[in-house]
Amino acid sequence: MDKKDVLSSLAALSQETRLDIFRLLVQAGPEGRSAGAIADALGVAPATLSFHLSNLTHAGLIVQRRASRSLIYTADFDRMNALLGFLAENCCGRPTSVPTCEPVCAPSSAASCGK
Amino acid sequence: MDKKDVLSSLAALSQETRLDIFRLLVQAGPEGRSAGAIADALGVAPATLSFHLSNLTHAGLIVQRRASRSLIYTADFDRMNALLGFLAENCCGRPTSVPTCEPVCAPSSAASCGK
DNA sequence: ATGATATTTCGACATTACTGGAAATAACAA
DNA sequence: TTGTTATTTCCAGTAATGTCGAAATATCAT
Repeated sequence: MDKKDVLSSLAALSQETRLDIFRLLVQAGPEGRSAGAIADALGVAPATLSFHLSNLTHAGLIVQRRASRSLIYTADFDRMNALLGFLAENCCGRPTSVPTCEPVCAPSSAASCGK
Repeated sequence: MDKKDVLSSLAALSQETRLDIFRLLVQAGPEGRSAGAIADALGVAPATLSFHLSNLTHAGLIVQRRASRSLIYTADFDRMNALLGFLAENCCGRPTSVPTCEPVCAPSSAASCGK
């Protein structure tokens, strides 16, 4: 993950509506949510939502798949892990990688490692 | 750390010059760097640098102290840890806090915990 | 084909952010 | 004091971002 990716990911998450969208999709897990469901949940105009979904997609933080008429969006946990990794390593004075118990981000039941 | 703080921290770090400044200050550790030193290191016009330093300060990510004629800026590691904590908990599907070995962010020699 | 539903793209506007020169402020030295 | 250095504030211009109505696209059902 290079600096450009980091910047676009941070920019994506630094906008309130997009942060809300992303958190909603994290909660939703691998199942995801349709654009319409997101719009309903957050009370955003369709065109505005689409603008933000596009931004998050280009930032690599979410992924789109089609299910009949609906477009379903899901959070990309790998990407979020990569972002957290970058921040921990490059913005925290850690010489190498952080001794976490494997990925910080996971859809739901992340085994609580070691201790 | 509430959502507003998170948003302003993310916004601060999502700008290239500011990310560079912050990384420089993380490297510099508790000693910090003067505004002039930062300007020299990054090749930014004084007024522009001041604008970004102000932004980072308001976001709570850096802290200012005066040393004679110079203003010395240092990274606020606690704040960065809080940000990472929020992202891990709220944007990663973790139910509670992440089982890291205590703070992710530390100035320099962070003991490599447990294993 | 026609119509209904789901979502995006287009276009225009309003707002906010970034940049840097010039003037102002702060601290020190002679 | 007067001058010098370090930094900020002010200002104006330019660029980027966010918003949303209206039109376009895609999918499915009849």
